[in-house]
Amino acid sequence: MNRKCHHAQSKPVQLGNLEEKLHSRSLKITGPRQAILEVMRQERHPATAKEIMAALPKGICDLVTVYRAMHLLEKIELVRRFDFGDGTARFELVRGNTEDHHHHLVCTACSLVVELEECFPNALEQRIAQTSGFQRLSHRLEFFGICPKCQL
Amino acid sequence: MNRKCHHAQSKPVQLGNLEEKLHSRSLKITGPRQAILEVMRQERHPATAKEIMAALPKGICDLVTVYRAMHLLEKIELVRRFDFGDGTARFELVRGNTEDHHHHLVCTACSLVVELEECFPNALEQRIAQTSGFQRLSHRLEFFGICPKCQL
DNA sequence: CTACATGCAAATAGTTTGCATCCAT
DNA sequence: ATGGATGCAAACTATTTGCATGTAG
Repeated sequence: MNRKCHHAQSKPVQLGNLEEKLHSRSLKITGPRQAILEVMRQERHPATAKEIMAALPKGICDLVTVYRAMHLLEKIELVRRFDFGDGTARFELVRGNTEDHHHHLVCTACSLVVELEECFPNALEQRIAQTSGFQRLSHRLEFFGICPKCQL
Repeated sequence: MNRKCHHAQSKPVQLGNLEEKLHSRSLKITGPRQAILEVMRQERHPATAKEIMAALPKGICDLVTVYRAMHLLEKIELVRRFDFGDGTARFELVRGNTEDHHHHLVCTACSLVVELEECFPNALEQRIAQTSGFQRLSHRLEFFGICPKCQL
């Protein structure tokens, strides 16, 4: 039950996607939610709740609403949560198939983030599943290093 | 500059190791520090500061002291910090070579933790380094799934 | 003695929750 | 109308910090 690491990240996310998913759960399409999704569509890298808040047209909603929207969007799989190990959650819009996922390479000096195509080998993950007897394996994987600019 | 994934986890950590490392930095061998290290030696899995605190002889020290000890032990590489994505740091005694490291498989239902031998392939990590131009690559990798008992 | 270690209280930071009010459907 | 959505304040959790006091070397 592993996700495959194809990388179809060129597909834009349609607003219709949101409406569809919300409707089917009788949830509402509100101003804040649309604005938040719009901001995330423009973010190039996983953003913290505060960053999203800051990128929003000022006063459009509360930080709490951003957090609540993240939970909601995460649940309907329009957003994915990342953890770069600094105690702050980062959120990124899911582009393309829900099944796809990718990892990041973060500069420990300047926080530059690069999206990676590489993923943990499926064969190896399956071996772990078999050896351990665990099911529905998934993994959390991020890389850290020093980017070219910070090496100077 | 990647760590190798050998797994020499049978070697016990000598107290001498601690004394040595503390001495060389003119740091002190105190009761709390010895007790904390003793508790960690007995923990089989990464433990949170609170768990370590709870396992300590009662009243031997403050939670703050546990946190400070973790920072210290982490710095002298006697302890390694792990992040299972739940917003709480976990600490584990480094057994064997400082260069070694390992990853975990965590049950999302009962939190059972299994230590893994598998690691992200070195060749692949090197390729990431070359492609990105980043240096001193390292990775954070943990697996999640449902353990045999929780599958019933 | 003296620098490092600790306890206690308080500050931070991120995130969540309670509740009254508001609004999309 | 009415159940979900939001704002505001407050609660929570994990972790860190300031400062006076304690103690290992």
